[in-house]
Amino acid sequence: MEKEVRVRFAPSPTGGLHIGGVRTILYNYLFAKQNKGKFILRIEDTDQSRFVPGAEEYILNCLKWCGLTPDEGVTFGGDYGPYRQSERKKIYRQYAEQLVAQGQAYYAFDTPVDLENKRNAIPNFQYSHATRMHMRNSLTIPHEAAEALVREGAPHVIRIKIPEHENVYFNDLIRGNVTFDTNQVDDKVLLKADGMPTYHLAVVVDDYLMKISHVFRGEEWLPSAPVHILLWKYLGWETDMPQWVHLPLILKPDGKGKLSKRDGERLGFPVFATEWIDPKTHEKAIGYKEMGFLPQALNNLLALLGWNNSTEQEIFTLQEMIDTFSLDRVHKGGAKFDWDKAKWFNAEWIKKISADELLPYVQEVLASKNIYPEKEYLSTIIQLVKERCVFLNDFYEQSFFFFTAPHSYDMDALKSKWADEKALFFNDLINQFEQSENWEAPEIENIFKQLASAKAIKIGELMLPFRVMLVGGKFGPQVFLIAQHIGRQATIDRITKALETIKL
RNA sequence: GGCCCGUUCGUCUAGGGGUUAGGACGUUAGAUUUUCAUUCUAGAAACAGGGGUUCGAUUCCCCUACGGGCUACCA
Repeated sequence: MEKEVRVRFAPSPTGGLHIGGVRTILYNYLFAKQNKGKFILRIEDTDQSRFVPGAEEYILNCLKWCGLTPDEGVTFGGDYGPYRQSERKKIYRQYAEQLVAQGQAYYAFDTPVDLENKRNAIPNFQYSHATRMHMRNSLTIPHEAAEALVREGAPHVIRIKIPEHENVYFNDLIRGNVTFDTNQVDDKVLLKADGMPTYHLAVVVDDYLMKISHVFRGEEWLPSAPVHILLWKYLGWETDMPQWVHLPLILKPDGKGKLSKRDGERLGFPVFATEWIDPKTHEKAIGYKEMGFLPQALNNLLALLGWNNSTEQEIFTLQEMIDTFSLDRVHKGGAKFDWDKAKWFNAEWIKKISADELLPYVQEVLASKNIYPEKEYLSTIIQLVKERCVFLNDFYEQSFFFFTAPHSYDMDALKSKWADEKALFFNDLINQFEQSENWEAPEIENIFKQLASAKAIKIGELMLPFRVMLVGGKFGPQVFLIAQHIGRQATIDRITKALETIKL
Protein backbone atom coordinates (compact mmCIF):
# COMPACT_ATOMS: atom_id res chain seq x y z
CA MET A 1 0.00 0.00 0.00
CA GLU A 2 1.68 3.07 -1.32
CA LYS A 3 1.40 6.24 0.65
CA GLU A 4 0.49 9.31 -1.39
CA VAL A 5 3.57 11.35 -2.15
CA ARG A 6 3.36 14.69 -0.36
CA VAL A 7 6.48 16.82 -0.19
CA ARG A 8 6.99 20.33 1.04
CA PHE A 9 9.34 23.25 0.77
CA ALA A 10 9.34 25.11 4.05
CA PRO A 11 11.35 28.30 3.89
CA SER A 12 11.87 30.77 6.65
CA PRO A 13 10.88 34.11 5.17
CA THR A 14 13.97 36.04 6.12
CA GLY A 15 15.48 37.19 2.86
CA GLY A 16 16.34 36.36 -0.72
CA LEU A 17 15.80 32.87 -2.08
CA HIS A 18 19.19 31.18 -2.39
CA ILE A 19 19.79 28.92 -5.40
CA GLY A 20 20.37 26.04 -2.97
CA GLY A 21 16.78 26.59 -1.90
CA VAL A 22 15.67 26.71 -5.51
CA ARG A 23 17.34 23.38 -6.11
CA THR A 24 15.58 21.89 -3.09
CA ILE A 25 12.30 23.23 -4.46
CA LEU A 26 13.12 21.76 -7.85
CA TYR A 27 13.89 18.29 -6.49
CA ASN A 28 10.71 18.42 -4.42
CA TYR A 29 8.75 19.46 -7.46
CA LEU A 30 10.25 16.84 -9.78
CA PHE A 31 9.68 14.12 -7.25
CA ALA A 32 6.10 15.17 -6.60
CA LYS A 33 5.22 15.40 -10.27
CA GLN A 34 6.90 12.14 -11.12
CA ASN A 35 4.92 10.36 -8.45
CA LYS A 36 1.66 12.16 -9.11
CA GLY A 37 1.89 13.59 -5.64
CA LYS A 38 1.52 17.01 -4.10
CA PHE A 39 4.09 19.76 -3.68
CA ILE A 40 3.31 21.94 -0.69
CA LEU A 41 4.58 25.35 0.35
CA ARG A 42 4.73 25.97 4.07
CA ILE A 43 6.09 29.11 5.65
CA GLU A 44 8.25 28.52 8.72
CA ASP A 45 8.02 31.84 10.46
CA THR A 46 8.41 30.72 14.04
CA ASP A 47 11.18 33.18 14.77
CA GLN A 48 9.44 36.45 15.31
CA SER A 49 12.69 38.30 15.82
CA ARG A 50 13.72 37.50 12.28
CA PHE A 51 10.52 38.56 10.60
CA VAL A 52 11.23 40.42 7.37
CA PRO A 53 8.32 42.19 5.72
CA GLY A 54 7.83 41.25 2.11
CA ALA A 55 9.96 38.14 2.25
CA GLU A 56 7.03 35.77 1.92
CA GLU A 57 5.61 37.55 -1.10
CA TYR A 58 9.09 37.57 -2.58
CA ILE A 59 9.37 33.78 -2.25
CA LEU A 60 6.01 33.39 -3.95
CA ASN A 61 7.21 35.52 -6.84
CA CYS A 62 10.41 33.51 -7.13
CA LEU A 63 8.43 30.30 -7.33
CA LYS A 64 6.25 31.81 -9.99
CA TRP A 65 9.20 32.97 -12.06
CA CYS A 66 10.86 29.56 -11.79
CA GLY A 67 7.66 27.94 -12.94
CA LEU A 68 7.63 25.59 -9.95
CA THR A 69 4.13 26.12 -8.68
CA PRO A 70 3.01 24.42 -5.47
CA ASP A 71 -0.17 22.37 -5.49
CA GLU A 72 -0.99 23.30 -1.94
CA GLY A 73 0.10 25.74 0.71
CA VAL A 74 0.24 29.43 1.51
CA THR A 75 -1.95 31.24 -1.06
CA PHE A 76 -2.59 27.96 -2.87
CA GLY A 77 -5.10 26.49 -0.45
CA GLY A 78 -5.47 22.90 0.66
CA ASP A 79 -7.01 20.75 3.36
CA TYR A 80 -4.18 20.94 5.85
CA GLY A 81 -3.92 24.66 6.54
CA PRO A 82 -3.07 27.07 7.78
CA TYR A 83 0.28 26.74 6.06
CA ARG A 84 1.98 29.54 7.94
CA GLN A 85 3.42 28.35 11.24
CA SER A 86 2.82 31.62 13.02
CA GLU A 87 -0.88 30.98 12.43
CA ARG A 88 -0.56 27.49 13.88
CA LYS A 89 1.01 28.65 17.12
CA LYS A 90 -1.70 27.27 19.38
CA ILE A 91 -1.42 23.70 18.11
CA TYR A 92 2.20 23.09 19.07
CA ARG A 93 2.14 23.53 22.82
CA GLN A 94 -0.09 20.52 23.47
CA TYR A 95 2.45 18.22 21.85
CA ALA A 96 5.27 19.63 23.91
CA GLU A 97 3.15 19.24 27.02
CA GLN A 98 2.34 15.68 26.03
CA LEU A 99 6.03 14.91 25.98
CA VAL A 100 6.50 16.51 29.39
CA ALA A 101 3.67 14.36 30.72
CA GLN A 102 5.30 11.29 29.21
CA GLY A 103 8.61 12.20 30.81
CA GLN A 104 10.30 12.73 27.49
CA ALA A 105 10.56 16.47 27.83
CA TYR A 106 10.85 18.94 30.66
CA TYR A 107 10.40 22.56 31.59
CA ALA A 108 13.58 24.60 31.79
CA PHE A 109 13.79 27.95 33.53
CA ASP A 110 17.33 28.93 32.72
CA THR A 111 17.48 32.39 31.25
CA PRO A 112 19.42 33.22 28.12
CA VAL A 113 21.92 34.92 30.39
CA ASP A 114 22.34 31.77 32.50
CA LEU A 115 23.07 29.79 29.38
CA GLU A 116 25.44 32.38 28.05
CA ASN A 117 27.39 32.24 31.30
CA LYS A 118 27.53 28.47 31.20
CA ARG A 119 28.86 28.51 27.68
CA ASN A 120 31.50 31.00 28.62
CA ALA A 121 32.49 29.12 31.74
CA ILE A 122 32.49 25.62 30.32
CA PRO A 123 34.11 24.90 26.97
CA ASN A 124 31.83 23.00 24.59
CA PHE A 125 28.92 23.30 26.98
CA GLN A 126 25.88 21.35 25.86
CA TYR A 127 22.50 21.24 27.55
CA SER A 128 22.33 17.46 27.66
CA HIS A 129 22.18 14.38 29.84
CA ALA A 130 25.57 15.35 31.18
CA THR A 131 24.52 18.79 32.36
CA ARG A 132 20.77 18.92 32.69
CA MET A 133 20.85 17.92 36.34
CA HIS A 134 22.95 20.98 37.12
CA MET A 135 20.52 23.35 35.49
CA ARG A 136 17.31 24.95 36.64
CA ASN A 137 14.52 22.80 35.27
CA SER A 138 11.64 20.54 36.24
CA LEU A 139 14.08 17.69 36.66
CA THR A 140 16.07 19.47 39.34
CA ILE A 141 13.43 21.33 41.27
CA PRO A 142 10.45 19.69 42.91
CA HIS A 143 7.76 18.77 40.50
CA GLU A 144 5.01 20.83 42.15
CA ALA A 145 7.25 23.87 42.26
CA ALA A 146 7.96 23.57 38.59
CA GLU A 147 4.28 23.18 37.76
CA ALA A 148 3.50 26.20 39.87
CA LEU A 149 6.12 28.27 38.12
CA VAL A 150 4.65 27.39 34.76
CA ARG A 151 1.15 28.13 35.98
CA GLU A 152 2.22 31.49 37.29
CA GLY A 153 3.64 32.34 33.91
CA ALA A 154 7.31 32.22 34.74
CA PRO A 155 9.41 32.38 31.57
CA HIS A 156 10.32 28.87 30.53
CA VAL A 157 11.06 26.67 27.60
CA ILE A 158 10.34 23.02 27.03
CA ARG A 159 13.30 20.84 26.16
CA ILE A 160 13.35 17.32 24.82
CA LYS A 161 14.98 14.84 27.20
CA ILE A 162 17.35 12.94 24.96
CA PRO A 163 17.89 9.40 26.29
CA GLU A 164 21.32 8.08 27.17
CA HIS A 165 23.16 5.23 25.53
CA GLU A 166 20.87 4.74 22.62
CA ASN A 167 21.53 4.66 18.94
CA VAL A 168 19.23 6.33 16.49
CA TYR A 169 19.32 4.77 13.05
CA PHE A 170 17.61 5.88 9.94
CA ASN A 171 17.77 5.28 6.26
CA ASP A 172 18.44 8.35 4.19
CA LEU A 173 17.32 7.92 0.61
CA ILE A 174 20.54 9.49 -0.64
CA ARG A 175 23.07 8.43 1.96
CA GLY A 176 21.80 5.09 3.13
CA ASN A 177 22.05 4.16 6.78
CA VAL A 178 23.05 6.90 9.16
CA THR A 179 23.63 6.34 12.87
CA PHE A 180 23.78 8.68 15.83
CA ASP A 181 24.72 8.03 19.42
CA THR A 182 22.20 9.86 21.61
CA ASN A 183 24.93 10.64 24.12
CA GLN A 184 26.17 13.17 21.61
CA VAL A 185 22.81 14.82 21.07
CA ASP A 186 21.76 17.75 23.20
CA ASP A 187 18.40 18.55 24.76
CA LYS A 188 17.04 20.82 22.09
CA VAL A 189 14.48 23.44 22.93
CA LEU A 190 11.09 22.44 21.59
CA LEU A 191 8.95 25.31 22.75
CA LYS A 192 10.45 28.75 23.20
CA ALA A 193 9.72 31.20 26.01
CA ASP A 194 7.49 33.22 23.69
CA GLY A 195 5.27 30.18 23.21
CA MET A 196 6.42 29.57 19.67
CA PRO A 197 7.81 26.19 18.75
CA THR A 198 11.34 25.86 17.48
CA TYR A 199 11.96 24.40 14.06
CA HIS A 200 12.46 20.99 15.63
CA LEU A 201 8.99 20.71 17.11
CA ALA A 202 7.17 22.57 14.37
CA VAL A 203 8.68 20.58 11.53
CA VAL A 204 7.71 17.27 13.08
CA VAL A 205 4.22 18.31 14.10
CA ASP A 206 3.45 19.91 10.76
CA ASP A 207 4.96 17.16 8.67
CA TYR A 208 2.78 14.73 10.57
CA LEU A 209 -0.37 16.81 10.42
CA MET A 210 0.18 17.58 6.76
CA LYS A 211 0.89 13.93 5.96
CA ILE A 212 4.29 14.61 4.44
CA SER A 213 5.76 11.48 2.88
CA HIS A 214 9.30 12.63 2.08
CA VAL A 215 11.39 15.33 3.67
CA PHE A 216 13.85 16.96 1.25
CA ARG A 217 16.26 19.32 2.95
CA GLY A 218 19.89 20.39 2.86
CA GLU A 219 22.62 18.31 4.40
CA GLU A 220 23.04 20.91 7.12
CA TRP A 221 19.99 19.33 8.77
CA LEU A 222 21.55 15.91 9.12
CA PRO A 223 22.83 16.48 12.67
CA SER A 224 19.38 17.36 13.97
CA ALA A 225 17.72 14.38 12.32
CA PRO A 226 18.02 12.22 15.47
CA VAL A 227 16.06 14.80 17.45
CA HIS A 228 13.31 14.72 14.85
CA ILE A 229 13.25 10.96 14.70
CA LEU A 230 12.99 10.71 18.47
CA LEU A 231 10.12 13.20 18.35
CA TRP A 232 8.27 11.13 15.74
CA LYS A 233 8.71 8.17 18.00
CA TYR A 234 7.75 9.85 21.29
CA LEU A 235 4.70 11.47 19.77
CA GLY A 236 3.57 8.01 18.71
CA TRP A 237 3.73 8.65 15.02
CA GLU A 238 6.62 6.42 14.07
CA THR A 239 4.66 4.44 11.49
CA ASP A 240 3.84 7.67 9.68
CA MET A 241 7.36 8.99 9.68
CA PRO A 242 8.43 10.37 6.31
CA GLN A 243 11.43 9.20 4.33
CA TRP A 244 14.49 11.37 4.84
CA VAL A 245 16.31 12.91 1.91
CA HIS A 246 19.31 15.03 2.83
CA LEU A 247 20.57 16.86 -0.23
CA PRO A 248 24.22 17.72 -0.83
CA LEU A 249 25.15 21.36 -0.47
CA ILE A 250 26.09 23.87 -3.15
CA LEU A 251 29.58 25.06 -2.32
CA LYS A 252 31.62 28.16 -3.08
CA PRO A 253 33.43 28.00 -6.43
CA ASP A 254 36.77 28.81 -4.85
CA GLY A 255 37.41 28.63 -1.15
CA LYS A 256 35.66 26.76 1.56
CA GLY A 257 32.13 26.34 2.66
CA LYS A 258 28.66 26.58 1.34
CA LEU A 259 27.72 29.17 -1.20
CA SER A 260 26.60 32.40 0.38
CA LYS A 261 25.20 35.68 -0.77
CA ARG A 262 28.57 37.30 -0.17
CA ASP A 263 30.25 34.96 -2.63
CA GLY A 264 28.02 36.27 -5.36
CA GLU A 265 29.03 39.83 -4.64
CA ARG A 266 32.67 38.86 -4.37
CA LEU A 267 32.80 36.73 -7.51
CA GLY A 268 30.27 38.60 -9.61
CA PHE A 269 27.33 36.27 -10.05
CA PRO A 270 23.86 36.06 -8.55
CA VAL A 271 23.09 33.76 -5.65
CA PHE A 272 19.39 34.56 -5.40
CA ALA A 273 16.78 33.49 -7.92
CA THR A 274 15.37 36.97 -8.27
CA GLU A 275 16.47 40.35 -7.01
CA TRP A 276 16.17 40.88 -3.29
CA ILE A 277 16.23 44.29 -1.68
CA ASP A 278 16.57 44.20 2.07
CA PRO A 279 13.78 46.39 3.45
CA LYS A 280 15.91 47.56 6.37
CA THR A 281 19.29 48.20 4.81
CA HIS A 282 18.02 48.75 1.26
CA GLU A 283 20.89 46.57 0.22
CA LYS A 284 20.26 45.09 -3.21
CA ALA A 285 21.25 41.61 -4.35
CA ILE A 286 20.74 40.91 -8.03
CA GLY A 287 18.98 37.71 -9.11
CA TYR A 288 19.22 35.29 -11.98
CA LYS A 289 16.12 36.83 -13.46
CA GLU A 290 17.57 40.33 -13.57
CA MET A 291 20.87 39.00 -14.84
CA GLY A 292 19.02 37.81 -17.92
CA PHE A 293 18.56 34.13 -17.24
CA LEU A 294 15.75 32.05 -18.61
CA PRO A 295 14.01 30.14 -15.80
CA GLN A 296 14.44 26.97 -17.85
CA ALA A 297 18.20 27.50 -17.75
CA LEU A 298 18.29 28.09 -13.99
CA ASN A 299 16.26 24.96 -13.34
CA ASN A 300 18.38 22.97 -15.72
CA LEU A 301 21.72 24.00 -14.30
CA LEU A 302 20.57 23.54 -10.73
CA ALA A 303 19.18 20.09 -11.45
CA LEU A 304 22.52 19.01 -12.89
CA LEU A 305 24.37 20.28 -9.84
CA GLY A 306 24.15 17.00 -8.00
CA TRP A 307 22.02 14.91 -10.27
CA ASN A 308 22.26 13.30 -13.71
CA ASN A 309 20.25 10.63 -15.47
CA SER A 310 23.32 8.54 -16.35
CA THR A 311 23.22 9.56 -19.99
CA GLU A 312 25.29 12.30 -21.57
CA GLN A 313 22.29 14.56 -21.87
CA GLU A 314 22.82 17.95 -20.24
CA ILE A 315 19.97 20.04 -21.56
CA PHE A 316 16.67 19.06 -20.01
CA THR A 317 13.19 20.48 -20.22
CA LEU A 318 11.25 20.40 -16.98
CA GLN A 319 9.17 17.53 -18.34
CA GLU A 320 12.29 15.56 -19.24
CA MET A 321 13.56 16.05 -15.72
CA ILE A 322 10.25 14.93 -14.26
CA ASP A 323 10.39 11.82 -16.40
CA THR A 324 13.93 10.79 -15.55
CA PHE A 325 14.56 12.21 -12.08
CA SER A 326 15.68 9.64 -9.57
CA LEU A 327 16.87 9.98 -6.00
CA ASP A 328 19.44 7.25 -6.28
CA ARG A 329 21.15 9.24 -8.97
CA VAL A 330 21.63 12.25 -6.69
CA HIS A 331 25.24 12.69 -5.71
CA LYS A 332 26.27 12.53 -2.08
CA GLY A 333 29.07 15.06 -2.16
CA GLY A 334 28.63 18.82 -2.24
CA ALA A 335 29.07 20.56 -5.58
CA LYS A 336 31.11 23.67 -6.16
CA PHE A 337 29.16 26.19 -8.14
CA ASP A 338 30.52 26.87 -11.63
CA TRP A 339 29.51 30.25 -13.05
CA ASP A 340 31.00 29.56 -16.48
CA LYS A 341 28.88 26.51 -16.88
CA ALA A 342 25.84 28.35 -15.61
CA LYS A 343 26.29 30.90 -18.38
CA TRP A 344 26.68 28.11 -20.90
CA PHE A 345 23.34 26.63 -19.86
CA ASN A 346 21.63 29.95 -20.42
CA ALA A 347 23.23 30.43 -23.84
CA GLU A 348 22.11 26.93 -24.78
CA TRP A 349 18.58 27.64 -23.69
CA ILE A 350 18.44 30.89 -25.64
CA LYS A 351 19.53 28.97 -28.71
CA LYS A 352 17.13 26.15 -28.00
CA ILE A 353 13.82 27.93 -27.63
CA SER A 354 12.04 29.66 -30.49
CA ALA A 355 12.09 33.35 -31.31
CA ASP A 356 8.43 33.52 -30.37
CA GLU A 357 9.09 32.07 -26.94
CA LEU A 358 11.90 34.54 -26.50
CA LEU A 359 9.76 37.44 -27.64
CA PRO A 360 8.26 38.55 -24.30
CA TYR A 361 11.64 38.44 -22.59
CA VAL A 362 13.34 40.45 -25.33
CA GLN A 363 10.49 42.92 -25.44
CA GLU A 364 11.07 43.58 -21.78
CA VAL A 365 14.80 44.07 -22.28
CA LEU A 366 14.26 46.49 -25.16
CA ALA A 367 11.45 48.31 -23.41
CA SER A 368 13.85 49.18 -20.62
CA LYS A 369 15.81 51.05 -23.31
CA ASN A 370 12.68 52.62 -24.72
CA ILE A 371 12.62 50.48 -27.81
CA TYR A 372 9.23 49.09 -28.80
CA PRO A 373 9.53 47.20 -32.07
CA GLU A 374 6.71 45.65 -34.02
CA LYS A 375 6.31 41.99 -33.03
CA GLU A 376 6.90 40.28 -36.33
CA TYR A 377 9.96 42.32 -37.09
CA LEU A 378 11.35 41.70 -33.61
CA SER A 379 10.79 37.99 -33.98
CA THR A 380 12.85 37.99 -37.18
CA ILE A 381 15.63 39.92 -35.50
CA ILE A 382 15.65 37.59 -32.49
CA GLN A 383 16.10 34.67 -34.84
CA LEU A 384 19.03 36.49 -36.39
CA VAL A 385 20.92 37.27 -33.19
CA LYS A 386 19.89 34.76 -30.54
CA GLU A 387 22.87 32.50 -30.97
CA ARG A 388 25.11 35.41 -30.08
CA CYS A 389 23.49 36.01 -26.68
CA VAL A 390 24.51 34.53 -23.36
CA PHE A 391 22.09 36.63 -21.31
CA LEU A 392 18.70 37.95 -22.32
CA ASN A 393 20.08 41.39 -21.66
CA ASP A 394 22.59 40.81 -24.46
CA PHE A 395 19.74 41.18 -26.91
CA TYR A 396 20.01 44.92 -26.56
CA GLU A 397 23.68 45.09 -27.49
CA GLN A 398 23.19 42.54 -30.23
CA SER A 399 20.19 44.09 -31.87
CA PHE A 400 19.64 47.76 -31.03
CA PHE A 401 20.94 48.82 -34.45
CA PHE A 402 18.01 47.09 -36.10
CA PHE A 403 15.73 49.61 -34.44
CA THR A 404 17.80 52.73 -34.19
CA ALA A 405 20.73 54.26 -36.07
CA PRO A 406 24.09 54.32 -34.32
CA HIS A 407 24.83 57.45 -32.32
CA SER A 408 28.57 57.06 -32.54
CA TYR A 409 31.10 55.15 -34.55
CA ASP A 410 34.15 53.11 -33.83
CA MET A 411 36.30 55.64 -35.70
CA ASP A 412 39.44 53.53 -35.65
CA ALA A 413 37.65 50.73 -37.42
CA LEU A 414 35.88 53.05 -39.81
CA LYS A 415 38.91 55.06 -40.83
CA SER A 416 41.39 52.26 -41.06
CA LYS A 417 43.03 52.60 -44.45
CA TRP A 418 40.42 55.17 -45.35
CA ALA A 419 40.94 57.00 -48.66
CA ASP A 420 38.99 59.30 -50.90
CA GLU A 421 38.39 56.49 -53.33
CA LYS A 422 36.43 54.73 -50.64
CA ALA A 423 34.23 57.72 -50.07
CA LEU A 424 33.56 57.65 -53.79
CA PHE A 425 32.76 53.97 -53.57
CA PHE A 426 30.13 54.53 -50.93
CA ASN A 427 28.62 57.45 -52.84
CA ASP A 428 28.26 55.27 -55.89
CA LEU A 429 26.95 52.47 -53.70
CA ILE A 430 24.14 54.72 -52.54
CA ASN A 431 23.18 55.36 -56.17
CA GLN A 432 23.18 51.71 -56.98
CA PHE A 433 21.15 50.88 -53.91
CA GLU A 434 18.56 53.42 -54.92
CA GLN A 435 18.22 51.79 -58.30
CA SER A 436 18.18 48.15 -57.27
CA GLU A 437 15.00 46.24 -57.96
CA ASN A 438 14.62 44.30 -54.76
CA TRP A 439 16.21 44.52 -51.34
CA GLU A 440 17.36 41.11 -50.23
CA ALA A 441 20.72 40.29 -48.71
CA PRO A 442 22.08 38.34 -51.72
CA GLU A 443 21.15 41.18 -54.08
CA ILE A 444 22.74 43.76 -51.81
CA GLU A 445 25.86 41.68 -51.53
CA ASN A 446 25.97 41.34 -55.29
CA ILE A 447 25.74 45.06 -55.88
CA PHE A 448 28.38 45.68 -53.25
CA LYS A 449 30.84 43.20 -54.70
CA GLN A 450 30.37 44.20 -58.31
CA LEU A 451 30.92 47.82 -57.55
CA ALA A 452 34.02 46.99 -55.53
CA SER A 453 35.52 44.98 -58.32
CA ALA A 454 34.61 47.66 -60.87
CA LYS A 455 36.57 50.11 -58.78
CA ALA A 456 39.33 47.58 -58.11
CA ILE A 457 39.07 47.87 -54.33
CA LYS A 458 39.46 44.79 -52.21
CA ILE A 459 36.21 43.69 -50.61
CA GLY A 460 38.01 43.20 -47.34
CA GLU A 461 38.82 46.91 -47.20
CA LEU A 462 35.19 47.82 -47.61
CA MET A 463 33.25 45.39 -45.48
CA LEU A 464 34.32 46.69 -42.12
CA PRO A 465 33.65 50.36 -42.91
CA PHE A 466 30.23 49.34 -44.25
CA ARG A 467 29.46 47.48 -41.05
CA VAL A 468 30.55 50.36 -38.86
CA MET A 469 28.41 52.74 -40.90
CA LEU A 470 25.35 50.60 -40.30
CA VAL A 471 25.80 49.56 -36.68
CA GLY A 472 28.52 51.77 -35.26
CA GLY A 473 31.13 49.16 -34.48
CA LYS A 474 32.66 45.78 -35.11
CA PHE A 475 29.69 43.68 -34.13
CA GLY A 476 26.41 42.24 -35.28
CA PRO A 477 25.41 39.48 -37.67
CA GLN A 478 26.17 39.28 -41.36
CA VAL A 479 26.30 42.84 -42.66
CA PHE A 480 24.14 42.36 -45.76
CA LEU A 481 21.46 40.82 -43.61
CA ILE A 482 21.55 43.90 -41.43
CA ALA A 483 21.13 46.10 -44.50
CA GLN A 484 18.23 43.99 -45.68
CA HIS A 485 16.37 44.17 -42.40
CA ILE A 486 16.84 47.81 -41.59
CA GLY A 487 15.66 48.53 -45.11
CA ARG A 488 16.90 50.36 -48.15
CA GLN A 489 16.26 53.88 -46.97
CA ALA A 490 17.79 53.39 -43.53
CA THR A 491 20.84 51.82 -45.12
CA ILE A 492 21.31 54.77 -47.44
CA ASP A 493 20.71 57.25 -44.65
CA ARG A 494 23.23 55.58 -42.40
CA ILE A 495 25.90 55.55 -45.10
CA THR A 496 25.23 59.20 -45.85
CA LYS A 497 25.42 60.20 -42.23
CA ALA A 498 28.61 58.21 -41.67
CA LEU A 499 30.25 59.77 -44.71
CA GLU A 500 29.54 63.19 -43.27
CA THR A 501 30.94 62.20 -39.93
CA ILE A 502 34.16 60.98 -41.48
CA LYS A 503 34.67 64.29 -43.29
CA LEU A 504 34.60 66.20 -40.02
C1' G B 1 37.49 19.99 20.18
C1' G B 2 33.15 16.48 19.60
C1' C B 3 29.59 14.25 16.30
C1' C B 4 27.84 13.36 11.30
C1' C B 5 28.50 13.36 5.96
C1' G B 6 31.63 13.17 1.85
C1' U B 7 36.28 12.38 -1.76
C1' U B 8 37.02 10.23 -10.32
C1' C B 9 40.32 15.74 -15.01
C1' G B 10 40.62 23.02 -12.58
C1' U B 11 34.79 22.45 -12.21
C1' C B 12 30.03 19.41 -12.82
C1' U B 13 29.96 14.32 -13.47
C1' A B 14 29.65 8.85 -16.15
C1' G B 15 31.64 4.26 -15.01
C1' G B 16 32.70 0.12 -12.02
C1' G B 17 36.92 -5.94 -9.82
C1' G B 18 40.25 -6.93 -15.83
C1' U B 19 38.04 -0.03 -19.76
C1' U B 20 42.50 3.41 -24.57
C1' A B 21 38.61 5.62 -17.18
C1' G B 22 33.59 8.43 -21.10
C1' G B 23 30.93 13.28 -21.51
C1' A B 24 30.16 18.54 -20.46
C1' C B 25 32.04 23.55 -18.87
C1' G B 26 36.55 25.99 -18.97
C1' U B 27 41.34 25.81 -21.44
C1' U B 28 44.95 25.09 -25.86
C1' A B 29 45.55 24.59 -31.26
C1' G B 30 43.29 24.65 -36.02
C1' A B 31 38.95 25.22 -39.71
C1' U B 32 34.63 28.22 -40.95
C1' U B 33 32.45 32.98 -40.25
C1' U B 34 36.20 39.30 -45.10
C1' U B 35 33.50 42.00 -37.23
C1' C B 36 32.45 39.18 -33.23
C1' A B 37 29.66 35.17 -31.56
C1' U B 38 27.86 30.47 -33.21
C1' U B 39 29.47 25.87 -35.45
C1' C B 40 33.19 22.04 -36.47
C1' U B 41 37.95 19.27 -35.66
C1' A B 42 41.94 18.02 -32.64
C1' G B 43 44.79 18.32 -27.85
C1' A B 44 46.23 18.73 -22.63
C1' A B 45 43.81 17.35 -18.11
C1' A B 46 41.38 12.80 -12.93
C1' C B 47 40.42 7.59 -9.80
C1' A B 48 43.74 11.64 -2.31
C1' G B 49 47.42 8.27 0.37
C1' G B 50 48.44 3.63 3.01
C1' G B 51 47.01 -1.11 4.25
C1' G B 52 44.06 -5.33 3.33
C1' U B 53 40.44 -8.93 0.30
C1' U B 54 41.52 -10.89 -4.65
C1' C B 55 44.85 -14.08 -9.88
C1' G B 56 43.68 -8.84 -10.50
C1' A B 57 41.56 -3.09 -7.54
C1' U B 58 39.93 3.30 -9.45
C1' U B 59 35.75 -0.07 -8.21
C1' C B 60 34.81 -4.03 -1.95
C1' C B 61 36.70 -3.39 3.54
C1' C B 62 39.75 -0.67 7.19
C1' C B 63 42.88 3.40 8.56
C1' U B 64 44.92 8.17 7.55
C1' A B 65 44.63 12.73 5.09
C1' C B 66 41.72 16.30 3.10
C1' G B 67 36.95 18.72 2.28
C1' G B 68 32.10 19.96 4.15
C1' G B 69 28.09 20.34 7.76
C1' C B 70 26.31 20.79 12.77
C1' U B 71 27.49 21.99 17.68
C1' A B 72 21.30 28.93 19.50
C1' C B 73 14.96 29.99 23.15
C1' C B 74 17.87 30.64 13.89
C1' A B 75 15.96 28.04 10.35
